[in-house]
Amino acid sequence: MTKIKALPEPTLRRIPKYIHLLMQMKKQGVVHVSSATIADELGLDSIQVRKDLSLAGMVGKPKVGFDMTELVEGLMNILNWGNLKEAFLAGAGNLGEAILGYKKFNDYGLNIVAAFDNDESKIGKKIYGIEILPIEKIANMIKRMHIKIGVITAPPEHAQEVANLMIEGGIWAIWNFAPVHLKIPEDIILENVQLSHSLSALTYKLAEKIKTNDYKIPN
Amino acid sequence: MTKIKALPEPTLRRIPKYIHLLMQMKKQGVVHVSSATIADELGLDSIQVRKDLSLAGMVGKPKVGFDMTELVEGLMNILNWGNLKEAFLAGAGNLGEAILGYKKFNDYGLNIVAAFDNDESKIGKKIYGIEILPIEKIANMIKRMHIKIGVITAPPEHAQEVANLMIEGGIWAIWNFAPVHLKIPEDIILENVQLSHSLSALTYKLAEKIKTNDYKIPN
DNA sequence: AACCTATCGATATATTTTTATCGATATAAA
DNA sequence: TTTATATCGATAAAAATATATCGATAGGTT
Ligand SMILES: NC(=O)c1ccc[n+]([C@@H]2O[C@H](COP(=O)([O-])OP(=O)(O)OC[C@H]3O[C@@H](n4cnc5c(N)ncnc54)[C@H](O)[C@@H]3O)[C@@H](O)[C@H]2O)c1
Ligand SMILES: NC(=O)c1ccc[n+]([C@@H]2O[C@H](COP(=O)([O-])OP(=O)(O)OC[C@H]3O[C@@H](n4cnc5c(N)ncnc54)[C@H](O)[C@@H]3O)[C@@H](O)[C@H]2O)c1
Repeated sequence: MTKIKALPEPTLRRIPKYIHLLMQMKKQGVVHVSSATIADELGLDSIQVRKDLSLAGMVGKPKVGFDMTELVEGLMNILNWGNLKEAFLAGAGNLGEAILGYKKFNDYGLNIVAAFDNDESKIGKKIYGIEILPIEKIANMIKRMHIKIGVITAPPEHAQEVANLMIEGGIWAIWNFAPVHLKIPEDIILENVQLSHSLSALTYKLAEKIKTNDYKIPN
Repeated sequence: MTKIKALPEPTLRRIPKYIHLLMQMKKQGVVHVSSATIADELGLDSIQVRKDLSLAGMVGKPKVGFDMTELVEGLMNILNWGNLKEAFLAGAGNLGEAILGYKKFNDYGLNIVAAFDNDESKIGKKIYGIEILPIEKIANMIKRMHIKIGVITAPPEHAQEVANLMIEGGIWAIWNFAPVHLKIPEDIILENVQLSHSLSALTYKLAEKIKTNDYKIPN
């Protein structure tokens, strides 16, 4: 058992990429992989890959590289994949449904076992086998079932109030899709998915590109 | 017109946060705002806010702060919000539908005008008023309509092939939701949304937290 | 066995990003 | 008018991250 301290954020964000690639290569029968190969595939620098893997406690052999199985399992272990955790989702709308239907999140340890909404017409129904319950019950049920992860796909106006309920219930981590800055105690883990931010970065770069292209080819 | 060079990536990712907050404050009638207030609301450092705004070409007044209207408009301008761009989406499944139905992306400049799929049973139908066309047509139509942005919500096995079609048609930017590393020419803008990566970061931190808490309270 | 070479991993350097310091200035109060 | 102070913005320092260098070694080759 190698001791590892908290991974730097950038490294943490790259590890899933490594895992995805490695799983794919493994399926194709590859048994050893070098940092250079990984770097090449992902458009990174081999030194960086080596550093990341080393931070994650992985060791390779000169001239050979890393053992595929060891590597994949080691990395998955670090991210706690495969260690399924029950979760609740609040806001069973368009996005909520898409997430409820996406069973692959199971691979990453997320198992949504119930959804909550405040729309009478949705309550009692099931989506992909997952029951929709009234939002009022969420705090109590989190407490009773010792749920650790809450997913928020409610509208932005209600996201904070939903987060408060989750916190009241004793949630440990929130995966938030609503475009708001949630105010939560700092010991609670918060992961925001702000699609509009990603989109903004894209449109910014596109605008830059259009600008430069206009200068280059002004016809 | 202040000249601005390409923004650092971290700054670029924070600007949408500023805009969201500022729009909200503006609605409440606030006309001036200080870097300290922004920082406070978003849990950032006021120096960083000032730096970001300065990089974005915004200027404030001592003792007063920044003019709200100027600031919001200036930042939106930089991100090219409000400058609506037509886009195509490929893969009209669960996630694709959620995105097609999310009209707020219009605010950020994204206007999806057609969707493409390879599922016969979906072709010809409309989702939220947007027609679903056969994927084979996408390259040609991108060319004909001078579409600049392509959104990929197809399954991972087909994402690269869809990307290739978009590139063939002459797309400038791709917003990819499939969990694969797309190989594309480097002059094409690529923005990946890897929900599973975000989830991985969450589960990693959760695992860390559980570990330390187990040590602290071993009962 | 001696040598060659791909690859690791440790250490060093460079770059980027964040945080600190402090003088300058606009506004309000004395 | 003078003084006080909130806030900016320029510059400097520190911290985090990425990249470069290079000796060590496993395993193949002569
Ligand atoms: N759909 C997208 O593609 C998309 C993209 C980016 C961000 N988002 C964000 O994700 C969230 C969900 O988006 P959506 O498109 O699914 O919206 P939606 O309106 O389809 O769904 C929202 C759901 O939340 C429920 N809800 C409302 N108030 C609630 C409350 N207090 N407690 C529990 N449930 C409540 C509604 O009844 C509805 O079922 C929003 O915050 C949205 O801004 C969505
Ligand atoms: N649903 C989610 O919450 C979620 C979360 C994370 C990632 N994703 C990713 O987003 C993508 C879409 O997910 P989904 O849940 O909507 O899947 P889905 O199966 O519901 O939808 C995929 C759609 O793509 C279409 N398609 C298949 N091959 C195609 C091709 N060659 N060209 C065009 N269209 C094609 C299918 O007919 C289907 O309509 C996948 O890559 C998935 O891994 C989804």
